[in-house]
Formats: sequence, structure tokens, C-alpha cells
Amino acid sequence: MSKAMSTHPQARQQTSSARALSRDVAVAAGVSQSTVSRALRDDPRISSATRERVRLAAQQLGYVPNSVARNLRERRSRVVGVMVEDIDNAFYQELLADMHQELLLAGYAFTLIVDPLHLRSDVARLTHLLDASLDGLIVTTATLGSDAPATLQRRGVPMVLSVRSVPNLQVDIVESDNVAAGQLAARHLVSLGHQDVAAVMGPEVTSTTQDRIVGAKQVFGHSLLPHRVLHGPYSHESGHAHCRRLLQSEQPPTAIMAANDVLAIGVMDAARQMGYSIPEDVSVIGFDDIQMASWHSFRLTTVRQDTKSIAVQSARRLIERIEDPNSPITHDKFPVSLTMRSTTAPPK
Amino acid sequence: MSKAMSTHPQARQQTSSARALSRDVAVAAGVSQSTVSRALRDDPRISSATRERVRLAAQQLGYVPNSVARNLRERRSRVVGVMVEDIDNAFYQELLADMHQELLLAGYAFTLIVDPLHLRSDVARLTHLLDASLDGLIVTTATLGSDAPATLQRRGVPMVLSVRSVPNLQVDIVESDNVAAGQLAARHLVSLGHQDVAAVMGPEVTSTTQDRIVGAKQVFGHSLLPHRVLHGPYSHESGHAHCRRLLQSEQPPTAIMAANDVLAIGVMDAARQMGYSIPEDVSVIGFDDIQMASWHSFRLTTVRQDTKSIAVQSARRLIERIEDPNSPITHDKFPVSLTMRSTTAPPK
DNA sequence: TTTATTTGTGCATTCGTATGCCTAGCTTGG
DNA sequence: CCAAGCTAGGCATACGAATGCACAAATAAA
Repeated sequence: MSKAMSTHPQARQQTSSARALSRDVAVAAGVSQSTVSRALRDDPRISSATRERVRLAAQQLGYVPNSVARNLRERRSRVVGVMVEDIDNAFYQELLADMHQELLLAGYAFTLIVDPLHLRSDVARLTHLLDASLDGLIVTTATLGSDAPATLQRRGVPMVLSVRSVPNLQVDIVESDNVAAGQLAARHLVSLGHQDVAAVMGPEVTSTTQDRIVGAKQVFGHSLLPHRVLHGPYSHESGHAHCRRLLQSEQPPTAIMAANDVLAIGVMDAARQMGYSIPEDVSVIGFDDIQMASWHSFRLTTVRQDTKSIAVQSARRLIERIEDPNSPITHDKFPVSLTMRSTTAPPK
Repeated sequence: MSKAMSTHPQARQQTSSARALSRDVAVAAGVSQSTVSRALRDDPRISSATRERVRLAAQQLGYVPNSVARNLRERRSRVVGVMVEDIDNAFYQELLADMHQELLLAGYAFTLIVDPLHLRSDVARLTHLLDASLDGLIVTTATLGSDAPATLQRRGVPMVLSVRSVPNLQVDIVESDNVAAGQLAARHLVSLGHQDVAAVMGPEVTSTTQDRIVGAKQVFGHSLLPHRVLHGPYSHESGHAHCRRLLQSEQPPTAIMAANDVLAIGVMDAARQMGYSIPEDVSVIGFDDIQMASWHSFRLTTVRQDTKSIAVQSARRLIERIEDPNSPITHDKFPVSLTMRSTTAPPK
């Protein structure tokens, strides 16, 4: 076990040595610090003989460049912030996993900025994050009212709006075609013969929810009654609660359209708990097609959004914007598709 | 829209001004740069009059200290790495959310290091991360064979092993009492009268799985037959596949103990898909008590682990270790408890 | 052989903040 | 009234790597 551990900090040096610096490598290789820096960065001016010598010395000393020093010198950090509303939501988890992967490939790390709607990061708080330790932001939490994106952009923060958007802003956007998604879901329900549909949506201030409603209304027209469009957070609990209320009402809908799969699953759980069978008694359709949607317990019919492409493209766009602030603004809109499973059927 | 944006970088200064530096504040406040630094850090030597003057100037200029420069100077980054195996797993999501919260409160950010079992980060790769941009590591991916923790520790990397542990290592550990957890699950099944139990576990190299099996065996004795202990990844899919095989075998078990809730849900989905009712035909018990376990579709009986405390304590321990490398090594073991829901019953 | 050119390194400075040390001016005690 | 002490702040340097510029050596051109 612990053999009388020395309490002198210096004593550690004998066991593991303090981190080697470029000047240590320089001494070991018999060159200057600048040559070490150049050799390891493959500067063509360094002869291959020297380069090898330096490489060897660096390896023997276990030299790894100090990224903080490099970042200071190069005035960037290779870290980007990813703002999400809710780390508990399966959709964001899948999104984050893919973004992480893509950023890593490009040599960037990321920092999560969790920003629930009720905590709305003000620009002041963000500014702190943006001191210099963040090269840019992927924002998945944009809300329609907020002026934060505009402010940040004025400050010259490289940024892309991902998943959700805000209109009339000169900023890169990567999202799904949510209007088409709303249409797709609605057409599917209409084609099955549903006339009395309710919508359990997310917060009104999110473009995803708005666009999906717009799409649905284009198909349903006035048969989608305003009081049948319910808003709340994107959570299982919210779906559950809204569904209870809907099914307890005088005339329960024959189908429920949820703003995303997590809500849809909440809806299903509530319906089943109340003794309803899905899809016999009530049809349910979601959006996103998260992994869970395919589990046997749910087998949820849903409008699939290409989460992976959105994640990858958001990361790429941000990096492009960071590396060339003057490149033209882009707006990517990815197509969606219907994944039919077992939660929709004609009404009784 | 974009009014003929100037391409001269200098031109940006007129609109948003390049970031203000401490020396800009110094000029504005009529003091030296050092005084600015001291004033903003509440150094007692600065008079309150001067302090206010500096604060005002800083605020007017929108000055935010450059954290990269500060980190270089202070030789730390206030960023810690959190190694997880699998970001898709609900348990880790809950853990991460809580760690994030706790680290944030202490002024630390974190970087995710996703490290699937099949990708086993070698120390070389880790070393890169640890150049200087990471102050420490929370490792949730320790496996019993790996020598990575020992190596890192020898290098003096502040580290805590979280959730899972490795024996005989002088390192901080924060975990649940998994042996007790195994006992708890087993006792519950035994008390219901189950004699033929199967275990759908995680990878053999994880201490969680090992400890839970140890605990279970202490209760079951030899009635937990070796060929009834199945290993695989901690995924819904794995639980699903193992369950199929178990129920198709000549003598299906009357109860299945899964190494965590995600596996347990996979097990339930497979059983139901094959026409079995839970708990009438087969009992299922999990570990962790993730949020999903309480959803109506599952109502999973499970051994609850205090994920939040583990997350919070891991974060705190790491920070303690970073700030005082000589503090005594600790080993926290949190109690577990049984959450009874509707997936266990006496065998038929 | 001398001058021009290329090639390979080193020197010195820079990034922006924090801090050890020094000093001018004021206070206090003898 | 002067020595000692205290205050409030400035000067200069360090953190560690990257890089513009200078320059020596080696090669090519004249």
C-alpha cells in the first residue's frame, strides 16, 4: 500500500518528472527551442536529419506541447461551446454524440453549455464563456424571441444555429425541414381517416414546434382546432400530463401528434395507463425517430429527422465559419421521412 | 441585411471593437495593468476608490479576462475530462448532467472523453489530452485489466475513479456498494420464491458487474448456475438478444436479473415480444433506477443507486485532489436500496 | 575566386494575465 | 522632528510555444 509517501512536492519529480517543455527537448537534441517547435510542426525549413533528432528527443522525454501556451500564442482554443436546453433528452444525446465525434475528427473539443429555458443565458453570462476559451458556438437553444444570437453575432462570435432557427438573422443555420415534417405527419393521419387530431407540442417559442404546426395546419386546415394544440416542455412528463387531460375531455381525439418522440412516448404511457390501446383506441405519431422509438415497447410511428447529418453538418459549418469568417452564410435544411411502425391506424 | 461588409479586419473595430484587454482598462482608469488585475481580483491592497474606478472602466469596455492567458500564468485550465464509455446510455446521461452541474458550481468546465471498450484509449492518446489543458480526470470507464489508471497516476494526473473501480490502486474511488446491490436483488427474488434465476450482465471486466454477481452469489449460492450468467455490453440490444436466447432455451428461468436498467428494459422488450407477460411469466429486476424505469411502460423493479450523490461526490473529490494533491486517498461507497415496482412476482 | 542565393538555425519577441519586489508618500511613536 | 512602519500602487518578469527577422554555412552563379 502507501509506502510513506513523501510530502515534499519536489519528491514527485524523481518518480514521474515534471512535464517536459520544448526547451528541455531543445537541450536534449542540441538545438534551440524554436527549432524544436518548427521540427515538430513539420516546418519545411528544418532539415530531415534535425527533425528526426528532435522527434526522438521529444519522444524520449515524453514531450507533449502545452496547449494553453499554444492557444495563447495562436489566439484560439480549439474548443467550441455547444448550447443545449436539456441534457436529459434522448434527442440531444444522440445529437451530441455525433457532434462530438465530428468535432474530434477536426481537432476540436467541446464544452457543454446547458441552458434550460427557465435559465435563459443572458449575454453577460455567455460573454464570460466566450472570453477567449471558446472559438465558437453551436446553439441548439435558439428561441424566437431572444436577441442573444443577434448580440453574440454582433460581437463577432462564430456561431451556427442548429436544429432550431431564428428568422431574419445573418447566421448559419442547420436544421430539418420542419414544415415538411408537419405535413408528412398530418398527411399520414389524414390518409388513415383521422379528423379529430390533437397536437402535444413543445414550447411556443421554438421554431421546430412552430414549423411543425404550420406544416400540419397546411394539411388539416381548420380541422386542427386551436384549443387542441397544447404546449409544454419537451419532456416525457409533459406528454404524459397533456395526454391525460386530452383523453379525459368530453371528446377525446382519435389521434395525437406529438412534437417529438419523448413527448410521444409520454403520451403513449399515459394513454395505456388509462386503459387505451394504441393504435386501436388512439393513434400516436412523433418526430425525430430516436433509438428508443424502435424499441418493442413503443414501436412508434414517427417522422424521422436525420439527426446525424444535422450534427455533422453543424460541426462542419461552425469550423468553416471559424476558419473563414467571411465565407458566405448558409442555411441547410435536411429532408425528413416517415417511419411507419405500429402506433397509427384508422380511427374506430 | 449585409450592408457591404468591409473586408478589412481593422474595420471590425469600429463596429464591435476588438476584445478589450486589461491594459485597455488600465488606460481608461488611469492606472497600471497590474492594478487592474488586482482590483478585479479583490486584492486587499487596492483602495476601494481605485477598485471602483477600475470596475467601472472594465464594465464600460466590456472587459472579460482572457482565460487562456490566465491559465497559462496559473498553470491550470479549470477544465476536467470525464471519460465515459458510451454517451448513448441513459445512466451516464444522468450522471453527466449532475457532474456538469457540480463542476460548474466550482468554476470548472468539462470535456467529454468518449472511450468505448473496443477503442480502449491508450495512455499515449490520453497524454495528448492531458498536455495541460486538463486539470484532472473523472474516469467512469476503468476496467479490471487495464493499467491505464496506474500509469496516469504515476504521471501525477489528478484522477478519481467513478462508478466503477479497480482494486489495489492508490486512487480516489467513488462508487455504489455493488456487492450489497447484488445481495439486495437476489434476496428480493429469493423471498418471492425464485429458484431458477438467470443474470444478464455487462462486460466481465467491469467491477460493477463483478461485484453485483458476487453479491448475488452470496445469496443464491450454487443455485445461480454459471451458464446462466451471461455477459455483453450494457445496451438495450444486448439485453434483448440475451433474453431471447434464455427464453428459447429448454428450461427458461423464472426470473432475470439484469446488470442495469437499460439491459433490463431490453430484456423486458424481448420477453414481451415473445408473448411472455411480466411479471406473471417471468420476473425482471434491474440496477440503477434511471428515470425511464419509472415510466408506465416499464415500471421496473430495480436496485436504486444514488447516481446524483456519486456524480456530485466524484466532482468534489477530483477538485479536492487537484487543489491538494497530498490529501489522503478516499474511497466512497454509497448505499443502495430496492425500488419495488411491477416487474417482479412469485414464479408460477 | 567572388558574389548571389539558398538552406538551416538561432535570437528575441509576442500572446494577456498574475504576481514578486520595489518605492513614494503617509502615518505613528519616541 | 526623525526613524520605523504601513499603504497603495507601479515595474518588470514569468507562464510555454510560435514566429519574424537576422545570420552563418553551404551551394550556385558569375
